Amino acid sequence: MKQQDVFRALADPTRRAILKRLQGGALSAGDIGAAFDITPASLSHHFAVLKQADLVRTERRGQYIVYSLNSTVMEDLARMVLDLFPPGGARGGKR
Amino acid sequence: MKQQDVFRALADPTRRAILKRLQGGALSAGDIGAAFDITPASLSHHFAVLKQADLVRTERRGQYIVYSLNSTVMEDLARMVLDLFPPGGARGGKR
DNA sequence: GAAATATTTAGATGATTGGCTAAATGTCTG
DNA sequence: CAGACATTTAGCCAATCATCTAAATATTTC
Repeated sequence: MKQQDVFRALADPTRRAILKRLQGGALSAGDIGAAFDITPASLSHHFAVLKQADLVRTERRGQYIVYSLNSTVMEDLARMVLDLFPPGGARGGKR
Repeated sequence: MKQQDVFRALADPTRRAILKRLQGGALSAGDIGAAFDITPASLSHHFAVLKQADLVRTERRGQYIVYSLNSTVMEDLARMVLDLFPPGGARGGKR
């Protein structure tokens, strides 16, 4: 898993908002976009970034493409965060 | 709390490496920089970003400035992540 | 199969970013 | 105080990024 892709994907507020929007369940690209004031093309760009980070999954359903949260990365993300901020405080290192 | 600052700060690999380096305990700017192939000026820029995100704390000690991890943000960061990926699985898979 | 709808791709543009060099600031020591 | 050392600030530049418009692709419907 490419840690860099995940952190990069989360760095943009629009993308984080997309993820939040998906918490209510899977949505088509258009339905997600309805909440944002950006063009479908820009939206699509954000989807691509989220997908590359494996944060969302896609499934074509007829003429729609449906996006859903990939909750399994939650675990990976938690690991990444813990990796940066070890529990029990930073002091001590390998003692 | 400025969520955006935190995610932005974590988006850069050098900054994440700095955080990791600080896990062993507080270090002076110079000591941290020794591990990276960038100028002190660039390093200082990264420190500023990390500080703005409240991920590190500084303390002047003589002519050195000592950086240390601010582990308390760990909690905030965990909350941010959980906020994006609600535990119990985002209802949303496919249908 | 052509029109309509949904989404992505291509290409362009302005803003942000990470890096550099040079200069400024802060602190210790002789 | 002067000179050395540590770090930051100030400008500058190239690369990346978020966004746009226009065009392409995919799918349904008539």
